[in-house]
Amino acid sequence: MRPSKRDELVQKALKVFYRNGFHATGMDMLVTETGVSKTSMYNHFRTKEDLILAVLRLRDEHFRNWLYRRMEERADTPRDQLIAMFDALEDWFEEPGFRGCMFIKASAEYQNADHAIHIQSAEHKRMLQVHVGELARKAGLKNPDALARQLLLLKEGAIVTAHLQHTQAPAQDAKAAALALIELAE
Amino acid sequence: MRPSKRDELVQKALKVFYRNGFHATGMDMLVTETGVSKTSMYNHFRTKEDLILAVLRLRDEHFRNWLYRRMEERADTPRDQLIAMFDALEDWFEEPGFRGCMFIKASAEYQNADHAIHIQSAEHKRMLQVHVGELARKAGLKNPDALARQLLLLKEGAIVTAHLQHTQAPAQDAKAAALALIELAE
DNA sequence: GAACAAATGTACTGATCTGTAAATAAAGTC
DNA sequence: GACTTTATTTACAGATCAGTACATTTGTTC
Repeated sequence: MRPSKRDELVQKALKVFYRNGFHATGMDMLVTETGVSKTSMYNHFRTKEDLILAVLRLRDEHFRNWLYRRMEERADTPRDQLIAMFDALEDWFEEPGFRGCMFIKASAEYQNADHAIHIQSAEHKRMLQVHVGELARKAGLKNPDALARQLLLLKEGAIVTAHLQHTQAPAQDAKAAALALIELAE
Repeated sequence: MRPSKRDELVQKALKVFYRNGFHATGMDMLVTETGVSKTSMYNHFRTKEDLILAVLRLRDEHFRNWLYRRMEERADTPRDQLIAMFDALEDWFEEPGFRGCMFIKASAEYQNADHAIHIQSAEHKRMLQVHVGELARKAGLKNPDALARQLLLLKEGAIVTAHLQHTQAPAQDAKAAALALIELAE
């Protein structure tokens, strides 16, 4: 039972795709950057698309785990955890390797609504929506689902803007707006 | 004085890039889809990158003109024009060919901060920020620049989400949030 | 109608793309 | 130690990538 080789490949491929984009990253580049031979890659994944889907699955798992844990570390009540989401974003934006949201980029490169990569990216956002909506409900806020959608609009906007303008400032702009919306829903 | 050939090429290339992405669109595809010969293309533009930059310039001009006019058509006062921005977004999202923001996608494919395509995409967003900030100032709202940044976060978030989920609903979610933020700033 | 510029078709370069073939080298399992 | 699985190297196929050379056609201007 080898847990490693395949997972190791996905993990390394994630870094390269995130840094370099999907179309711009060729399988040959992955061979040199990961040290995994080409034949091994096509042994584990039938196509490049399959590899990308595996990468996105790993990214989804990592990112949601990271974000949820960070929100819980920073605040005790569901209400404050919602607000802490934007502090977590700021931490992310400050990381040297920050390059925006991998799912937004994936859906930008694979635009067809029925493309597996696009569908999987949308699924990631849907799961975030469910979690944030649940928190808003636990916090006893009015219209929890509508509020969750609004908070996530702020989140996506902040990510895109932070990436475009190379500053972490959008996190605090979004936090201020989120705080106002939450207070109105109390 | 020929206004047409070059502009016509840029206009047609815009459609293909918008629909198909940048890396995924080869010069040969542009040849067949635009009907402009390859030699003519490289007569007008030294490289593919130069063509993309021209496409983004045209897109910036078209989009800002369209948005500003739409906002003015829909509302008389600066305050209401800010809110009308989200109705205009909804009209856009409903268009059959809607595929998200071309500048977000460009910056997703050309990620380096010092890349000309990335810089030009950021410039588009900066000009929107200036215009919206000006409107907020004319409307006599508190902290007009901070408010403008927040409204634009909602706008970017709505565009990304509408593209990912294939629904125009984010426009109204963003509008409701924007209305709340504007009322708080009055 | 001559002269010049712009646009064209065709064919090509060399590099890179995704994906494969075949033969070899490790590695664990019985 | 034989057997099976897994990973490896090397080389390749066929398509497509950005960009170019060259000769031809078209259109405008004088």
